[in-house]
This record gives sequence, C-alpha cells and structure tokens, in this order.
Amino acid sequence: MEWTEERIEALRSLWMQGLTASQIAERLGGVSRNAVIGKAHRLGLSARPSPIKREPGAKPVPIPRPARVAPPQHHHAEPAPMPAAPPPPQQQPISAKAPGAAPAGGSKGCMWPIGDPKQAGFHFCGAPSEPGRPYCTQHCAAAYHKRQVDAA
DNA sequence: CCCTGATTCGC
DNA sequence: GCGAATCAGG
Repeated sequence: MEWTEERIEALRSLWMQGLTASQIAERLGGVSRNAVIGKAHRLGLSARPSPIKREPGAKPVPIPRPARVAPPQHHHAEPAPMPAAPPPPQQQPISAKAPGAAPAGGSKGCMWPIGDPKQAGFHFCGAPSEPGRPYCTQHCAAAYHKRQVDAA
C-alpha cells in the first residue's frame, strides 16, 4: 500500500481520536498495525491528547459511516451515482473534553469529512475549529481546502 | 494468551 | 521512508 495524503490524514485523524493502531490499520486496509504505529511515529504523532478514550463500549463520537448501498429496486440498476452528499460534520458531542483542553467559546472542534467515507469518514484532530468553520487553523484549513479542490 | 504502543533495524 | 520483528507493559 501507499501512504497517500488521504491515508495519512485518516491515520492522523483516527489516531487522534484514540483508536488503537490495529483498529486504524483495519480501517485503512492493506497495512499492519505495526505499519500504522511506525508511520504515526514518523509523522511526529504518538502522544494523543490526553484523556480521550473511546474504545470501551465502542461509541465513537464522529465517523457517522454513511451506508452507501444502492437498494436493488430493479434488476438492471445503474451504478451508484455517488452524489457527493457531504454529511454535516458539525457535531459537538466530543464528550465533555479533557480538563483544561478545550477552550471555552463557540469553537466546536476541528472536524470535517475526508475523502473516502468508507475508509476514513472524518478528519478529526483535537484542535478547536475556527469560528464558523469546520476546521482548525493552518494545516487543517489547508488540507480541507485541498480536499475540495481535489474533489472538484 | 489476549491486547496495547515503542523501538529497532534491514530493506 | 517503510514495516516486520521485537520489546515492554496491561
């Protein structure tokens, strides 16, 4: 497999969400958990944002996982049109937030849809989003816009 | 044993 | 840079 920007984004996102390396590897596909860990270290991440844990119970906050399946109405159905239906990224659950982590205010947290929903679903880093924007500063804003450009 | 992430090291 | 093997811990 190849570490495309999308996959790296996904790795970042999932890692920051607290998913385990094996879970990330499973969702990315084509890589072992060792590969994920190794890449994570090379990317400079490895320390997750404090006490965000959402493994037990498996009730992840974001990652809506839109089920894309064309219902077989007729036998000669057409291929799924992929209408690019961007699910509303704005959610605020994110648990209460880590003590001392999230800044009070209108910020919701950087979270926006990422390339292939089947693979990553959502980018999500711990950073607070800009007011009125789904993404945070600098890196995420750039990545967010790049995604839109690429999609176009 | 199952799992976790961390590190090493040949490629 | 990549990731299997290995290490250390729960």
